[in-house]
Amino acid sequence: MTAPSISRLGFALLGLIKGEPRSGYALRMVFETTAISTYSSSPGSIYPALKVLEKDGLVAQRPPTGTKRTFHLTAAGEDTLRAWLTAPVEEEDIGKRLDMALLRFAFLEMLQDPQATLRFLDSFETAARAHAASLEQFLAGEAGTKLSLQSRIAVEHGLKTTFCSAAWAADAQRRLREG
Amino acid sequence: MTAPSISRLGFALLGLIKGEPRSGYALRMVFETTAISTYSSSPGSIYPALKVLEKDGLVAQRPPTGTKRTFHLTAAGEDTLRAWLTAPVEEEDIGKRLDMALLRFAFLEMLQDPQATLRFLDSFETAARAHAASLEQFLAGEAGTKLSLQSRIAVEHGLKTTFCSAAWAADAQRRLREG
DNA sequence: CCAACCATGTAAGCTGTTACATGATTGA
DNA sequence: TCAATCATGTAACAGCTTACATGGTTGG
Repeated sequence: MTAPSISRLGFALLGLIKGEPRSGYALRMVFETTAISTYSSSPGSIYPALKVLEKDGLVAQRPPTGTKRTFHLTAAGEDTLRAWLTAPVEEEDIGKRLDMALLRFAFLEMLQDPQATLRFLDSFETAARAHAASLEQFLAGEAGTKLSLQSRIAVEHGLKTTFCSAAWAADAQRRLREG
Repeated sequence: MTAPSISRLGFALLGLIKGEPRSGYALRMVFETTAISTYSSSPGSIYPALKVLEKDGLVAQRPPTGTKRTFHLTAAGEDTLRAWLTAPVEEEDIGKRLDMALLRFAFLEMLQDPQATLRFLDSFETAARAHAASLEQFLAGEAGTKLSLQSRIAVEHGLKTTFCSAAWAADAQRRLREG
């Protein structure tokens, strides 16, 4: 029995349901009223994704009252979520899945484990600096020196925002440590 | 006859082909050796996308030599690309399609119209500042004040990097104006 | 009673990925 | 000649979106 692969939206739902048991409709409302994720709040997104999580045994319904179906995490769901949240941040997370990394940071608070959050931020900062170094190396390398001026400036945008992300992680560590 | 809708990858290919006529293989190598876009360099991505562009009359093949099929832009392709490149940057481009906005900036150089690039950067900076204002408003608003500490810090990451993007645009304008 | 909202779902389609498959060209 | 590289393609599927469809509940 291999671990089920979970989509980005699936992880987002898992985290929100861990926060408090919710119905599909309640989850839709979250996506409609918060700016954090870019997912559609349409029923065609959430309900099928919930069905998959249920099929994989990560969430389950409490005996429904009326037409509302409220989901909560199963033990397997808790484990899966914790494993996702506590995995170290890799360089690829910075370049390609930054939104997911930030979602993980927000959800980490629910684990009630300040050390886990600090470990996350530390690996986030390291990964960000590594990514920045990769971009600098690219700019200095063979492919990089052949870039047109504006392509180079575009890559520099990535470099600057990545440094900004690293600084954010450093600052967040400081703030959370100081309470 | 409505304008054909073009995928993100389609626009990327259009820009690269405008730079110089290329084969599918040559386009794949670009995605493999440059860090700018996150697209897969696998044939399953590029060849179908090229076929769509050809079907829509935006690219065409030069009489092939051997097995190599080299594509160039048609007049319609040039028009479509120019329209995409010169459209003003909207707030949504900053929050949801930043990668595409930066690709547009890199490709804009090919239009040989410095004013178009400066207009782009100006609208980019305006859009970024508007997006930052939206995030600040969200944090100050009803939904924002109910956020947990770490959710708030996560949104602040978006705020900081958005300011960083705006500063990049301002700096790029200055650099390009000064030559 | 009816409008607004609560609540769930399906169907079709777009975009892209991974994996598989094939053959031509070329330099050592 | 044979390995590496050049070169193109298909099939299956994942993940999500938009649009459509349906019915329950509740407050004015």
